[in-house]
Amino acid sequence: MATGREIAQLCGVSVATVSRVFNQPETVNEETRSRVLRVAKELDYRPNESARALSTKQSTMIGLVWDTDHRRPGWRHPYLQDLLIGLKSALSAHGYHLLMLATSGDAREVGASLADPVGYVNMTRRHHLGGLVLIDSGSDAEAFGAFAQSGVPCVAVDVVVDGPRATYVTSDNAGGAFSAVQHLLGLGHTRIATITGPLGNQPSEARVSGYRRALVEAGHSLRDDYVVAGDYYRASGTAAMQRLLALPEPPTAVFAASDEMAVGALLAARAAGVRVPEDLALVGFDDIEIASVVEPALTTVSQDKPGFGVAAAKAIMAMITGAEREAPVVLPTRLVVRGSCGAG
Amino acid sequence: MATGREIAQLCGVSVATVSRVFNQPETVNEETRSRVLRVAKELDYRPNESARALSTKQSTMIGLVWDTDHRRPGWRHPYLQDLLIGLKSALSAHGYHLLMLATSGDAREVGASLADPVGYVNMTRRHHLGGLVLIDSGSDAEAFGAFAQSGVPCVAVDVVVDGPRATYVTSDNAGGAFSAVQHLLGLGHTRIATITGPLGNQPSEARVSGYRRALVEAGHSLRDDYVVAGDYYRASGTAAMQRLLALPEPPTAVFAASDEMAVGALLAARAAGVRVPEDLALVGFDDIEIASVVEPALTTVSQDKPGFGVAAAKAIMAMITGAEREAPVVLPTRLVVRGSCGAG
DNA sequence: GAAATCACCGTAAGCGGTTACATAAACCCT
DNA sequence: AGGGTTTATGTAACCGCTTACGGTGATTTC
Repeated sequence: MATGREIAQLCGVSVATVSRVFNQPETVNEETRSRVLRVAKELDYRPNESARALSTKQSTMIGLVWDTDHRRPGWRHPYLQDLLIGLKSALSAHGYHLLMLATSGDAREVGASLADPVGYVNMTRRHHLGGLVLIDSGSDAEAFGAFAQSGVPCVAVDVVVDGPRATYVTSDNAGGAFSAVQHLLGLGHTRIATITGPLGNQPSEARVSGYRRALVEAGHSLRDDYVVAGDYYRASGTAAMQRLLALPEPPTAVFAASDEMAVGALLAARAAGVRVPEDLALVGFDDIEIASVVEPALTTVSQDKPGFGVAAAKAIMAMITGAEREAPVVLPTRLVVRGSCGAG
Repeated sequence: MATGREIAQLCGVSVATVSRVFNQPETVNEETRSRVLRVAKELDYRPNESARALSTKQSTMIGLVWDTDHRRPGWRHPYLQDLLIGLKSALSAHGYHLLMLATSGDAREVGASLADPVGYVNMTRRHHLGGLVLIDSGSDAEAFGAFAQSGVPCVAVDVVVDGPRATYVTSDNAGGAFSAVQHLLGLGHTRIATITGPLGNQPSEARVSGYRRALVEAGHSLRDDYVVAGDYYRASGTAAMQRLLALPEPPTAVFAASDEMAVGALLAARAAGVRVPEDLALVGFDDIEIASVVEPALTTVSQDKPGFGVAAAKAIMAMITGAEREAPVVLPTRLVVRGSCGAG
């Protein structure tokens, strides 16, 4: 790899001039500039990122905080790949890379985990990262608060955080849930239950409120026994469905706050001899891959998954280039009607 | 963030000594060492990674080459998350991070894509990366050859590469296919077809050869019309299945070289009124999530997906610490019997 | 026509570490 | 006792780039 010094020598200029050619082109004479550029191209010059980061205290990397602790029950992310695709491509457009932070193992570093955001924040400074993207699979969102308070720019995906340089991106959860339930109402259902995400989690609560609003607006009363809590993961959907089926007056339709839980519910129904959609209409949330391969295919509220990544990247970039406080981003959802609700 | 200089001043030593405490502890006096360590701890000292990388020409990062070009038909990876989980945790154990390389957008960089490995190799040097991990969704593996030749340590997942400091990790594809077909034979099938992965791709060919060996060893003849090529993705499975069903003497069992294609085949069979497993036994390969939620659940050859990541990490680390040429890693597979083969 | 302005570029001081080399003190030996 | 080791530390160069500052002509200004 050619260095700036070599270019300088070949061009008969100083390294400062070479640097200026790339960073403040307007301050260098047209002719010498093109000369430097030509030589740089010939030598296939690439500025050394470590040196540049050291000097400017800014790298072209964004950190990704993704906890893969196997001990947590729900450590898998339902749509990580789509998220990464969006994130990566949007960051690429700005010349930024995504650094998946190691969570431990470095003898010099305190074990970094979500429970210990300090470790991540340290890494952010050590590597001069531009900011952090926080993704969570739904279980312990509250840990993100510490990140948001640390002062490093960060944006959380599907988790509400607040801090000096922090925002989040989320779907229109209430609206999505509303449309799902409204659709069920439109099919004539009146006994509609919901399997919620983890309580206390903002997006999860929003989905519940969307569910409630749809029922209320349609003039139905709310039944406590029709709201059973899950944790977004499949097993909880199965358990919840079993409880609902055991009710004296079981629902004829269920809105599950995640596709995983919807699949779990589907399994429970099948095991109980309840046919979907004939005996039970089912709607999920997320529109992940399995939603379309399951039988019957899931009607679901589709989230713009790559859009999360794109929006997160935009927000981070905005914060890097100055903006103090970015407004949260709310992405629209879209109801995808398939077989499980009986309208397909 | 405290710097080495600050520690040095507080301890009344030189920065060199501080550095030595962390890099060659045995060369510094027991007493001053502990003094430095104590102060470092108090100040929560973390060596600046950019400076360290600049000076040592080595960072603690490994690059990930993952092409997300949407224009390619099969740009999604079937089990990216599991791969990343294994990769990340194994790298973490060595204190390394995973850098997802941007593929374009940097004005200073030629657009880096799989077609242009030079861009990635440049980034490797610019960032002083320890090496590259190449993952591919199966479509254009041959592009990886250029990486392997570049001299930077790299390990490919499920793609055979060869080069001075390159290896790969793959499953026992032939063995896995063999066991799948053998299982089908054991169930009494004699007309067994296969839907292959992309031809020319080594793992794909290995699966075909495993299929062949099982038939031959059982004394069956090989029929060309029972081997139809796919590309690992669902649509190709559907198309292939349709061709098989249109045969004058359709197979009674099919071994698909990927779960995605198996699902595609399942859909085609269902659409044609062919019942699985009653009329047609089906076995897949991979054991991805959808394999277990599809109806009937797929019998499949399970790959150790996080194991790929772990093995890749190990290989890279070995190459970084000297080893010239690492031997390829072949991971065992395991037949998971579920409903689609009729034995469940 | 001298002073002020401007465009352009070099000098040099960082950025925060690592490490070859030099130095000094303590230790060993005959 | 004096030369040769060892041990422990400091000095300073270096990694490659950025940038504040200053200097040099050329150009403008009154």
